[in-house]
Amino acid sequence: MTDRRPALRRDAERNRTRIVCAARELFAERGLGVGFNEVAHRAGVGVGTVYRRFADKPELVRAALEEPLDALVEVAARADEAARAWDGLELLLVRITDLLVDNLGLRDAALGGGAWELAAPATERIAEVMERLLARAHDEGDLRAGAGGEDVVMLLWLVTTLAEHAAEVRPALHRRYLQVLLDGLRSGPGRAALPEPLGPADVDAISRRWAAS
Amino acid sequence: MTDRRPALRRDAERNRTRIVCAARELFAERGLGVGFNEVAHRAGVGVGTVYRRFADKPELVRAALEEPLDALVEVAARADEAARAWDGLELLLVRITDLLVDNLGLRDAALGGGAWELAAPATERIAEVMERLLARAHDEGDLRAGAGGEDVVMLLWLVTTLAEHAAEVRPALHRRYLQVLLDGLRSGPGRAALPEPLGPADVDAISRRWAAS
DNA sequence: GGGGAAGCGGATCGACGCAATCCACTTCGG
DNA sequence: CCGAAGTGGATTGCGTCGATCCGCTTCCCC
Repeated sequence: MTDRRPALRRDAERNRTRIVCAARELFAERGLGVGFNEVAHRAGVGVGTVYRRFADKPELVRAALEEPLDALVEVAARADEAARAWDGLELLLVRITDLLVDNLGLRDAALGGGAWELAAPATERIAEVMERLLARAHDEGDLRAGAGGEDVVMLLWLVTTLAEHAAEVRPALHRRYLQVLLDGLRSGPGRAALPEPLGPADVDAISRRWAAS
Repeated sequence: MTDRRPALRRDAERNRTRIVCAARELFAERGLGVGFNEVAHRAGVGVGTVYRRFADKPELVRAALEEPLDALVEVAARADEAARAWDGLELLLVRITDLLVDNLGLRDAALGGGAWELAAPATERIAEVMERLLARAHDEGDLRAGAGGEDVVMLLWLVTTLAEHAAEVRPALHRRYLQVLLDGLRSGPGRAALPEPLGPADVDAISRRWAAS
């Protein structure tokens, strides 16, 4: 949390804080594609100042996403409480999508595959919880056969991408299609097996391409 | 079909054909964002030649998309045959998504809102058929309450965007999630009403933004 | 309160990609 | 064979983005 940084002059410290705040806002609004120039402008600071404090983008991203990443794993930690796994899964996914939609930078980091490895520990812990829930939901007969953790990642990409484009028109629209997708993943009468199963490597490749767009 | 163009010299006509073919391929692969430079290169022709034959992008797009647009409305025309509206709807959407996924330029034109008005007649005719099917499916109790034509557009955006990023990894993956979404839009026990209903104006605004990305 | 270190801003550079133009040259076809 | 039609692609102009550099300001300790 309190990383060991060399002590800064009072004004420099203040500017650093401003930069991190600006980056947090911009990353949240528009994803990790935002450039240093824009961050500097929003922080009311020259570009040089940003470059002096943060050598690379990963460094700035790390500073901006520390808290949101913690919030993400915390949400996952409280997902085991539901009596029925499916209910826990739904709640967890609603919360995760809300977090990712409110912070597109967090989305890029969490779903972006190896591109932003700083999120790896967080996503691994979440994947763990998720797999446990999925297995339980499957045992309890609620999860459609053939559906798995890979589908959750694709679902998150789909819903957050929609939210990205609908944000200024219908900020909460993503919930509508999250609902549709969840209902489609639930087991039910006359549900054919899903075609074209996915493996983890596929998901990784697709995520990488998606994040790069 | 056979538009009235001034007669061209034999070699010029051949080059025009090459350009249209190249544009068709490139638009299909990567959407309408492809530039004149690249079209010229793939056609084995100088940029100047492209600019001489096609004053603007819309003109080139029109030449490249005439056939695919016809195919699209033809598919819709044969969708009323199914005894049960829902079956016709599923089949129609499978066919439409296949067409749009195989031709991302067609997707951009068909879903892109006012940006590429050349597609308007086609999309209107399809929307007509679609609304009729949706109304019938609703009467027959298959369509989830609160779902409508606006959701179809969003569904197409979602599925084609996924296909765009998964194309090189799993070319047929879009069918998996089309299936999930369709199953989620079907009526069933315990299906809550969908939140955040959409209007046509919302869909238009979202489509415009999506197409611009 | 003075001086030197630390910090600052933003003009500026280079790379890149895309739209669009222009003209010396080639090719066609009557 | 010759003039009209057609051609290629270098080039210009524009906008974006990452990154650097240096003359000036501000801080803070002695």
